[in-house]
Amino acid sequence: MRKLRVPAAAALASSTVENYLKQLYRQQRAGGGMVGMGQLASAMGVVPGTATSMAKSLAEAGLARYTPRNGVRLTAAGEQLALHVIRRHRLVELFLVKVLQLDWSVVDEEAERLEHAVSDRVLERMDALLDFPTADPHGDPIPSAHGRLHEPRRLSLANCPLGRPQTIARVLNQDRDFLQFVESEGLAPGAEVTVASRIVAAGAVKLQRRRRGELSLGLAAAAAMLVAPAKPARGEG
Amino acid sequence: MRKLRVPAAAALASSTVENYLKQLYRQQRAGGGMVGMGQLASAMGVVPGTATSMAKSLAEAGLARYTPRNGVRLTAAGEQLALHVIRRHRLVELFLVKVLQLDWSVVDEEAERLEHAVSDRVLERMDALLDFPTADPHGDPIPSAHGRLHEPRRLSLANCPLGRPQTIARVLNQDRDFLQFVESEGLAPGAEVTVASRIVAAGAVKLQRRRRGELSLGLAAAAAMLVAPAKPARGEG
DNA sequence: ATTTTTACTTTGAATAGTCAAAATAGCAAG
DNA sequence: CTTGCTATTTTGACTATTCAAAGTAAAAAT
Ligand SMILES: [Mn+2]
Ligand SMILES: [Mn+2]
Ligand SMILES: [Mn+2]
Ligand SMILES: [Mn+2]
Repeated sequence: MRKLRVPAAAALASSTVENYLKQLYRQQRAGGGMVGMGQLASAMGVVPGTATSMAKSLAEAGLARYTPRNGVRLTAAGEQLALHVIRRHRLVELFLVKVLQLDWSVVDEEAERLEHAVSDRVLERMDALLDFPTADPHGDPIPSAHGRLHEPRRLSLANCPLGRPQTIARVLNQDRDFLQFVESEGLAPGAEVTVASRIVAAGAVKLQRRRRGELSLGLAAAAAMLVAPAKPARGEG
Repeated sequence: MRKLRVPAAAALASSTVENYLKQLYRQQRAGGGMVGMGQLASAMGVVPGTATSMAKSLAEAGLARYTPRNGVRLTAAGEQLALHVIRRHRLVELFLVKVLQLDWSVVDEEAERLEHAVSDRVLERMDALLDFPTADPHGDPIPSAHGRLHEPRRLSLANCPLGRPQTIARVLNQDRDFLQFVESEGLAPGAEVTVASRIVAAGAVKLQRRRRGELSLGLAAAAAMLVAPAKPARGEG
């Protein structure tokens, strides 16, 4: 019986609020600091006025700070709640892939609903059954139960050094077709590739795969594939 | 004048509506036919006025028939939807017990939320992983994917023949403490017992358990324990 | 320094679900 | 019949979430 009750504000957030928090957390990461109402609105698929009123609500609930005409930003409490939602999302995704054998291209959609329905009790069991994993099927790191998240800064296929073998570490694009393509081309997390060349003007990145030969990617796609320098296999220099 | 939406049962019902449908299905079973607003309201924990307006909504959605001052009753479509929700609920409960090792005394509560968040895709996987089970942890039968449900009429410890060995088949009371008690006393589904005697005036039922000796139950508790005649073990008459 | 553009905020309205309290219908007695 | 009692239905209100459209501030352009 865990006593890991999250901070005060963690009371009961509706799934709507949870989704906004998650989104704010992401955009805050990406765009440093304040998130504008326009960005928030289009990311959430609502009109700007809706974003404004939600920003006010979040502020009122102590989950965010809102400055009119400037933007919103999560408070520490809001950030913690966001991280818990993200933890649920990612753990559920991994569970769906590992235990229920769902395809990694569909689990994001499923997790989007389940993340609001799994209790701490259930989540703990999943965590244990999966042996306390640190990354989801897309390579996204899983926040700890205490809401701590370590995101190593990584290069992508769009900016890593040429000619040096890289291991695919994380796929940022959760689009179904994209993920299916990535998998069918042998580029899922764990795969090893080398960037042979980049023709920036043409927006093309040429890859050399382990035993599958060449493959060209557009720059946007390449940028969505984060990598880590491959550990040289024994015998190689 | 609202637009009548009646495209099969596949429409999207909110979790609120799903909960009402489930409840109506149960009460319709129990009380045969029409369900009064008072009953519905108190079962759902809302005031009667709320039940009335929900009954109207369900009727408008083609999920129920509503006669003012008389009651509601599910249509075929509403019944189908209810059975699908019940299927999700029970399959999820079994999944939580078998795969995630949760205690059977808490899964009802968990399933109450998850039943609205699991997709058909996920449900199918659970079903397969559990090898197409026909009953949940409490012995409640699981409706088929087509919405068919077979509920064998059973006797309970309150009305089965005396002195004849019975197998516990189903526990109707989902109360946490009750379930914990039942399990701790070795009366979970599958267990074998014999009703030694009943003192109706005192409301007491005396049981003889396999290798645990005697146990007395109140009549209400006994009535919540459905049984089936035990198959005589080889060697016995 | 105006004007124009863009981004944002307000206002008014809608839907789902709910409660409190007042109005009623149906039946039960007297 | 007339009064009561109980179960229901209505009405008015409130929260959460959202949109449409009108108003406004700040930034960009001229
Ligand atoms: Mn979500
Ligand atoms: Mn993911
Ligand atoms: Mn439910
Ligand atoms: Mn059950």
